[in-house]
Amino acid sequence: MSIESSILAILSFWPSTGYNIKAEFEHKAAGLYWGMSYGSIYPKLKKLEEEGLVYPIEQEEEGRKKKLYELTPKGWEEFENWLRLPPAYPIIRDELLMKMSTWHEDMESSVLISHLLKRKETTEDLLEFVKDWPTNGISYISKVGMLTIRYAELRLEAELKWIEESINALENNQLPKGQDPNRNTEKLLTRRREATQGEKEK
Amino acid sequence: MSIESSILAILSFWPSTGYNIKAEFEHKAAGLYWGMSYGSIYPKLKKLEEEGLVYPIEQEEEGRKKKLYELTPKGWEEFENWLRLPPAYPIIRDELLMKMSTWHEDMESSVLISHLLKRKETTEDLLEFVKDWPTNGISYISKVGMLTIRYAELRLEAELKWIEESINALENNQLPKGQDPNRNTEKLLTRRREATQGEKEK
DNA sequence: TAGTACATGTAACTCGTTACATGATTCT
DNA sequence: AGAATCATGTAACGAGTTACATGTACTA
Repeated sequence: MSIESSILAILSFWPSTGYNIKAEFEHKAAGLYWGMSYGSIYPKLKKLEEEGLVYPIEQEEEGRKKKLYELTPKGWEEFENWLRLPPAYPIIRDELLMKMSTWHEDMESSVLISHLLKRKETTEDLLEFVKDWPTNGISYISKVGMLTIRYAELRLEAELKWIEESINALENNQLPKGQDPNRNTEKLLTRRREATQGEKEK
Repeated sequence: MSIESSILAILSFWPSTGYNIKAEFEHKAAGLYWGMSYGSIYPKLKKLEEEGLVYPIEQEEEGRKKKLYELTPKGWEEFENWLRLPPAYPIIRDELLMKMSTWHEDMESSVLISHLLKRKETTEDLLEFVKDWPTNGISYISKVGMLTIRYAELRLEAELKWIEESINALENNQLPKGQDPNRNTEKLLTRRREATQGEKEK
């Protein structure tokens, strides 16, 4: 129960349409929420309705046809039970870190630096957005919600600091010492060179 | 191509068995890599072998039957192409943040504090592990790889700082001001109370 | 000798995405 | 008039997990 909970959580703010829910997720993608496609939202709303957790609010010919969903009493209960459940430890999938941790010395570090610069840009944009958000005059953010924005700020600032540190180290060849008790760097480069060498001879 | 790349990346360190690859992922779960089950690893290794990216090293009756996989020249190429590809922006799924940002005033803050305390413990453990890792005398960490460990340290430290800040604010009722241009907090609590009230009368 | 760690593999299933199909309304 | 945005939905597909099935080797 993960997409379901997210939908209930969004609906706790105010009644919303499926389209609306997607937009909300896009908007708060600053690391707080996670994405969702119509392909999951609409079937899930149907399922939640069948289970009696949400219901569509009657639209009295308000122009455009749309279904505003609202939480039922059971829906509120389910939502709050979920709030009380201890959250799982976050799942982070960071391809940049994966690439960096397997980077080897026969790869040009300039490529890695360009990856870092690209990341820096996105992170800066996100940070700017996150800083403006609580004072943009339109978004609803609760007092406790403000704490999560503070988290995003701290994380993004730490990230920018690290990116600058890293680019610097790479550019000036001042990388920290690694740990290589079995001379693995050497072995790795040999394995690689033998493999690619053999290939070129063909 | 995500699990495939991860497997190739692991194999770039040294030839490994499927079992081994899983262990490696478990070990480096400090936010650098992501989990993987046998159910994906073995079929994927087979597929990579069919595609000529990896090959099993012949075992000359070394006791226990096992298949050590090594990268082929094509496998190295594929791995390095992947390294050069700009990484996607990280995906973060943090249930704690989701819960906090939808927390409302009729929920006991003590429950939220207990969530934060639980998170603090896990984060502290992880930080300790990450700090020891580069000097444990056994793990292989390249120079560039060290930068990723530095990242993990910075992130985890920022997180701990934030957790303490947040618990403090919650305990002493010193939460920051939110932003509520449409009196949504009020509306939310009314919607909720009406829903749950109606329920109790039945 | 019992339990744990090492080791490989498959089948069924769940979850979610992509791509498609459709149409109304609003803005330029 | 045409583009963008609002709006709902489905079918096929893909990625990865869970649970199961099986067996060896080391260690307390």
